[in-house]
Amino acid sequence: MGRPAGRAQGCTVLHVDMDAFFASVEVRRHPELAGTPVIVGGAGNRGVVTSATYEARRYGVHAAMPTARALRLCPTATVLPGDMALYSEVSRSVMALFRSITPLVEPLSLDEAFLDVAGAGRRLGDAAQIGEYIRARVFDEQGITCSVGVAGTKFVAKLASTRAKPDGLLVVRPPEVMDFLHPLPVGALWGVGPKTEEVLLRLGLRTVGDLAHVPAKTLQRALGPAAGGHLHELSWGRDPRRVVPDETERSTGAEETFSTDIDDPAVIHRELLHLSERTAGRLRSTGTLARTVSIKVRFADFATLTRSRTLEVPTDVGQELYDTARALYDALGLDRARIRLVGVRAERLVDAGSAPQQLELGAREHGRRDAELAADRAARRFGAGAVRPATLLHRDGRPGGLSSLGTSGRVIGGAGGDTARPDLTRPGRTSSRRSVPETPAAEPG
DNA sequence: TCTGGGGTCCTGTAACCT
DNA sequence: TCTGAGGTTACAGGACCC
Repeated sequence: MGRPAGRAQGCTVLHVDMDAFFASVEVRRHPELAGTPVIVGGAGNRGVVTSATYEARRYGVHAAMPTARALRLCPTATVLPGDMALYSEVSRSVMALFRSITPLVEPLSLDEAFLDVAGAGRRLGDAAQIGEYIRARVFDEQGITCSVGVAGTKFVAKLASTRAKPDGLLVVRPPEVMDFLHPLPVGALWGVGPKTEEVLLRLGLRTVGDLAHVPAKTLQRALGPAAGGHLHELSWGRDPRRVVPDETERSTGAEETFSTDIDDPAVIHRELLHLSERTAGRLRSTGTLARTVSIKVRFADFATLTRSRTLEVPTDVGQELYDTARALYDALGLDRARIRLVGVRAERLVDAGSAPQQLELGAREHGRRDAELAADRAARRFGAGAVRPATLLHRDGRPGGLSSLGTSGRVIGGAGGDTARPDLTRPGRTSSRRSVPETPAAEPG
């Protein structure tokens, strides 16, 4: 993709996005797959594509597509289950490289970040030169390519990196913003998904330019005051958001899609316990407590509901999360409904050091928390799942009893059961989106 | 074609408080 | 004491992003 024409005047924001990140890391690990279609994602009957090499994308494969369909489109593809530990390690190295250039680094996910390089110019040149420097260093050190967008605002930089893909760099200087922006389809704007796009198309608005020439009030009536106003500002290239290096997490959680729909309450309860333990482990590893517990239930027909409850005293104890999650679930009064997915989330997180402590009433739970901390230590030493509640064991002592996505087909290193899933505490998204999923997140870049 | 898992943010509604 | 207005908070759901 194009080199910057001239200096990147008026541009201090970089958006760096790894190209097909997870798939690229896998190709680096399996050099024999270079130049072939590779898919990273769940291989079970309900698995979806997380990342695909550009060779696979040529067949129409893209992130979030069911793996089974991807294999119909591209039968020669190699499917890999994903290795979050490895991707996290590569991500940490890349983010460390960014931070050696500027302290103003705002990671959005494992594979992309905004950088404000206003203060790095004297050392490393203008923003475009810094972008090329980053691309060269990432390739030299990690053996993977990335694309860089350079602009005066975050959202234009992000659109520019998308346009630069793969393995490119694009500068959009302030005087060029309107020419760059207005021909784009409305769906290109950050925050316009399928639903919003449908509304805009109904209004006859196809391009960002169309949107810009509609009164803000009209958009606000159609989309709500916040979204309408925001999109109108973006359509004129106005985006006051700064690059913010770090922000605390707002929630964390875990969810599980069963390989087949479940109508047995005992299985659901066991899964809720498992998810509560996982979530609590993450809270403890980040030194946070949850004020609110929420559950998610998705039925066989994909209808989804959530329920939440605020606790009197914030907690990071798995048993307490479970007690609340189970109470919320039981209150639904479901009579053998067919359930596809359950999830547990910890919300309204507070710092463990500054949270109010439960005194006398908490004495018993202290014992519980101590036990879970001991389990954390055992997990660090002997691996995830080394210690777990007895209800989560098979009769023969194997971990399990939980339905998870299976694997099938052309799979290298297929991860099947529960123990194969890494329980990682990963560097998360900071700013508006932070923590990173255990299962690879869709990664269309 | 049949939809994962991790998140954030916004909106509408209801309950509660002053 | 009752009533209503207005603000705040909790909750549920939906849209969106990676």
